[in-house]
Amino acid sequence: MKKRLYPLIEQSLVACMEKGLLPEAPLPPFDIEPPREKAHGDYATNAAMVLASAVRRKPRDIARALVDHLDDAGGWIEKVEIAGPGFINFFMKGETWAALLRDVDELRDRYGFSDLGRGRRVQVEFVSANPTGPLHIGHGRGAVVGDVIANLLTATGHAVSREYYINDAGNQMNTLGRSVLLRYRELLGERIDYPGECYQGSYIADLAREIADRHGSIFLDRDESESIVFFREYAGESILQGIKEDLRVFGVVFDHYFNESELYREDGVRKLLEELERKGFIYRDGVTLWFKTTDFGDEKDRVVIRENGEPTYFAADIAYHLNKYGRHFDKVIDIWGADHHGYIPRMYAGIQALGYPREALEVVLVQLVNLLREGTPVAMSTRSGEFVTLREVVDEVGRDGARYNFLMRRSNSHLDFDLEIAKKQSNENPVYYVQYGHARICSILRTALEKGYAVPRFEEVDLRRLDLPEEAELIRTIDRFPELIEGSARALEPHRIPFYLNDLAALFHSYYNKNRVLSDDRELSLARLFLVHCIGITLRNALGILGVAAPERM
RNA sequence: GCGCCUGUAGCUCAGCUGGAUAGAGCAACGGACUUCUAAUCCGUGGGUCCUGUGUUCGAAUCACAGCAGGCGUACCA
Repeated sequence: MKKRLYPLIEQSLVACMEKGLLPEAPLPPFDIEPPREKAHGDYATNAAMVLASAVRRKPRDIARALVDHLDDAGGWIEKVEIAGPGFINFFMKGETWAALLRDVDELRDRYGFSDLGRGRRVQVEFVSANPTGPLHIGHGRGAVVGDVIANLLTATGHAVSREYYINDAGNQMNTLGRSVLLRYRELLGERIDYPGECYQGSYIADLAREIADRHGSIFLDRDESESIVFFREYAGESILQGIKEDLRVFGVVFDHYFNESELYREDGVRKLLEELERKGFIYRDGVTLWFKTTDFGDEKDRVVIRENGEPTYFAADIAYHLNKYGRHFDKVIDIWGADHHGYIPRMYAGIQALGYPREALEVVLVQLVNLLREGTPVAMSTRSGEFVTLREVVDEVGRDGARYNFLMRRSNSHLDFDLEIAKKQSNENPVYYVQYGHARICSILRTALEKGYAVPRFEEVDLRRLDLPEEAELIRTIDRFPELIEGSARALEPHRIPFYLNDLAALFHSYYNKNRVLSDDRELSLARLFLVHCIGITLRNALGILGVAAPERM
């Protein structure tokens, strides 16, 4: 509806200027929003107020002129008012609202989707946890935020690729190999003083047992550095499989897994450094190579080749991003834990030094999850082996509940996840409220069929029968859905959808309790059935983007 | 010290890129199932939007300063 009103105001302004009522001036951006107060109409615009300073007139005078020259050719508007400091309030005719439902029914599964992205290639990289242990609950939040951002971009017409980056070339994997090897030797009778810097979780011993079962004691008398390679590979591969399985259960599937070692195999890091040097962003200090990230606003320069001749993680990460752009992504989105935020300026320096615009990269920070058990914090770290796994949480509270819980808060704010409460409240989890609404609608549609009412075609509905205020409110809310998806995708803010869903479900539940859809009045029944059918489509599409089920029965 | 994030109802959080009298869920209390699903609905209370100054027609929203909490400040990843 907003999209219909914008041109009306623009045309009116042109008319005013032509008549000389207002001086020529470009129209600044203005809003058309549903006001909080119903008495202020269905929509209100601040157009006159934002114009005031440009044309040097009083806002109310401008509003008067704009209203006088409004050409409502479509006959949508009941009346227009000027209010307060210069708001223009629109009151729409009842049928105008109902007519909006045509789109919903026609587009069905595609309602709310758009071609905003026009095939632009976007990569979303997320989770990217090293396979040194199972995913914990903190990874879960990043996983679901990344997944839904990818869904949002897909829904708005982008070509999206989901990627998981594995730092398989660093020390962590060696530590993993060593950890399993030590547990293996311990298992086979050696007396081991297990070091604190090794991974402590019980899964390490499980892997050691597997290897012992399969290969016996053959590694006991081999050279340790050789054995570690095998243990590292074995454990890494096995843990990665577990991670993939956990993600699958959580509803997250990646298009591509990228190994850091691939960069070295293709000499990517060396080539990158050469290019940076050629462009003059590198200086030497003995063996050490520094990258002048301060040229791009970083607070200090960063080392890319260490004193020992090894490239830093940062060097590999720039090479990785160069590799991404080499794969022709127009835009790359990284989902990072908020503890990496200090890393952002240097990453931007990296891509800008390579000639890519700042907008080619967007970093979404996901605040870490504070895990609580009955109100008291649970310390978590992969190394100490003390953590609650994502899998445990998903098994406990269910995939839909877990996903919805993570999505309900802005990713930039801290999230307290209390296990006991999550379990206890699993039955009054907000996700059920929305799902129940959908199931109820399906139930109405089933009953309708039994009574001989099929969902009518748009042309068969007498829209004037949808004359209740709560029906207008429902339609207004349904109509808002496409804008919601666009805004949510643009801002990369999945949390807006659960809030919207809650609003829509609440309106529906209330409507349901107050009014009967199916009655002896055939015309009325068909009109309401059509409305309910449209609510169902909207709920289903929104839940679909969240990766949450829309059950037909509960 | 410096940088980033956060500060809104008792609790958990929204507030759509500056709009009119600041919202939701939970928790508390009182009501509604002979009906298309009561996992629902209806009603009642609750606020120094951390503080201060500024920007303008207008500030929870923007700028600056301060206070409080979290995180970061590696030739770790």
